[in-house]
Amino acid sequence: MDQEARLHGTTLAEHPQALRLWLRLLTCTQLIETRVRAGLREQFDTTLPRFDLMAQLQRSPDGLRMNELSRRMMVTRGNITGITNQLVSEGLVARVDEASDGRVWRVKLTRKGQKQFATMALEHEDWIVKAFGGLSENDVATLHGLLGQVKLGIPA
Amino acid sequence: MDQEARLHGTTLAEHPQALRLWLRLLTCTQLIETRVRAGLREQFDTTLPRFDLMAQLQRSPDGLRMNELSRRMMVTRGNITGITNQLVSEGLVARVDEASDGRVWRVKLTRKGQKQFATMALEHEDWIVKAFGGLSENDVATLHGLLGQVKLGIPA
DNA sequence: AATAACTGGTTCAAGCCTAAACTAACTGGC
DNA sequence: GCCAGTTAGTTTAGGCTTGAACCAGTTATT
Repeated sequence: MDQEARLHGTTLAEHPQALRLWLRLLTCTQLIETRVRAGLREQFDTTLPRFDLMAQLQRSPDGLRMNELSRRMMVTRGNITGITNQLVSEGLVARVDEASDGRVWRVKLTRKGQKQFATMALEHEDWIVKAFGGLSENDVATLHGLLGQVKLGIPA
Repeated sequence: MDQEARLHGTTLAEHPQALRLWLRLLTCTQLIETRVRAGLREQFDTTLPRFDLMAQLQRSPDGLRMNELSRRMMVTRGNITGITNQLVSEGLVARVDEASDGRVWRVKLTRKGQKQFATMALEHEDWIVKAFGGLSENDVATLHGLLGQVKLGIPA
């Protein structure tokens, strides 16, 4: 390890650079996330996970099964159960059972949920656009590309 | 708003691009974070917040006050109280009281904490370096710079 | 058809995190 | 000295998140 570092020359110095990058990535994400959470709470009295779940459903008018929501939102199935229960009790989503498979629910936005989400989505987009306001169109594209590479490099 | 979009021509199309960037930023962060959490749990039976708190202390051998930890970790003071309590009960950090101000604690790594952190830090660095393994040294620098701009653009 | 292996969803205990209310200690103006 | 305002830290209630254990349907094997 130490030997390899010496052999390659740059490897030794490169590592702290990766750590710094990670720290900064985390900071940016947290800054934006904090903003969005505050906006959702103050303006719509809701939370980020609830908004995210509704956002997924909005893109899938036929609804999604719990499992698929779990995969897309990158959280556990148990977590999806909890968030869905909240949204159901608020009348924003509904569980419809799937005829073809007795285990499966299909979760859909209610009409009320659709309306509420539409309003929130406008504000949300505004917050995000502002968050990246310091970047040129070109920067945004570059950043998007580089993060794409990061994503590919994490597999499995 | 709509008017401005039409005037600038590109503004309208630019917004979804910002949303996509945000989604990808979030995905990358979550992927890496999930990895790190799993490693910390499986190999050291600890959690990310505890590791982060210890990391802060390791860089400040004289210790830090709760308030300062809260600021640096970007979480609430109440949260720091909880994590610190955990680490104290495990004997990894200690609360030392500050003579100059009766309200203030100075939180320090114990010797046991220092030893344990040193071991974990090595592994941790390895996970992070691997996470960015798909990027050239140049890419890392570019990404670091762009995220720096993002960070500056979020102020207040 | 019987059974084993798998899959979708829920439940549970533990820990993280927040905002808000609170206590205790310091500071400054009078 | 006294009192108002501030600051450090804790507490509390509520919600998020996880991993693991669990139950109930489905699928595959024999």
